[in-house]
Amino acid sequence: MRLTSLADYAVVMMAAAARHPAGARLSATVLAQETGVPLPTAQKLTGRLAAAGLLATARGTGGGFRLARRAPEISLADIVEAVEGPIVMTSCVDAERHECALEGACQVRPHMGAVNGAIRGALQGVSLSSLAEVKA
Amino acid sequence: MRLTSLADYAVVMMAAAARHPAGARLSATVLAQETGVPLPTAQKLTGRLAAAGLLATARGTGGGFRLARRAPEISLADIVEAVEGPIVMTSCVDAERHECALEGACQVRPHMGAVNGAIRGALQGVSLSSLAEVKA
DNA sequence: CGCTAATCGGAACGAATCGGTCCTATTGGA
DNA sequence: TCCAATAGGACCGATTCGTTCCGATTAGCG
Repeated sequence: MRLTSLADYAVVMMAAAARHPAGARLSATVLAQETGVPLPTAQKLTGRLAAAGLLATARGTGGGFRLARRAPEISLADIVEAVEGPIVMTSCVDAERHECALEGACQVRPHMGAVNGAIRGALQGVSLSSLAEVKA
Repeated sequence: MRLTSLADYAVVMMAAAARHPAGARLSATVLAQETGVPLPTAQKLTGRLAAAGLLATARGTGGGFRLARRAPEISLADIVEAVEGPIVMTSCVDAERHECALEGACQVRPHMGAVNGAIRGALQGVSLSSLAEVKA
């Protein structure tokens, strides 16, 4: 019931990126310095965020990346899912995986969908732009 | 962003216990049979749930346990916290632990308290009695 | 046109936590 | 008084997480 420190770092990095001018060229090195995240870890994170479609990357010397969408259109749920995978409380929530021994007999399972939705909704309600702004 | 299978089992077991008559004497063995949870694991869980004050236990031959509170007064958050520990999204949320390198400089941290509260609220809103009832 | 430098991308290693099993201490009943 | 059944605590293997390192790719410069 806590998110991994990788996801934590990813949120911090994305918030830092959102504070830069919209189309500016960013590098993992710069963000690592600004956020304090170890550089190799920052590189790994940029890779996952790019694979999820949250960052647009460019390779090479003048390369780097930038936010693929505007900050208000990126939610906390997007970032967490990019790093940790789908947000599911229990394994029986997503349709394809069936490894619970109880399966159909489980009385609790029907309720989990609603619980899962509530959690996910709470995370989707938080946009990156709100995280980026400095709070008093 | 998913709860451990131990917590998952605990929820299933508590729901099964809630379906029994209020003051009935229960044993880890019986609940293990009803839920399909391996017996040693069920024993481990009863221990943690009892330590958290959710179950009232009695040792000896005629021993066993029962719900310490009425089912409507036990929330999903209670069960999860009993097994997994405090519900905190990031390590910087709870006051005493300060292991984040950024600390005061972190711009994201002030927002985390609200996020954490939203998640916790979603779990507290689900009572054990609602989980116990059979859904169509 | 070739070389160098800087950056992303993927692969391998070590550490920590989780999940499961076994054993011991305690207590009510025969 | 002895026995049996149960909770409680300790140990061990396994999976995942977190970090680090190395290779692939491309723009800038001589």
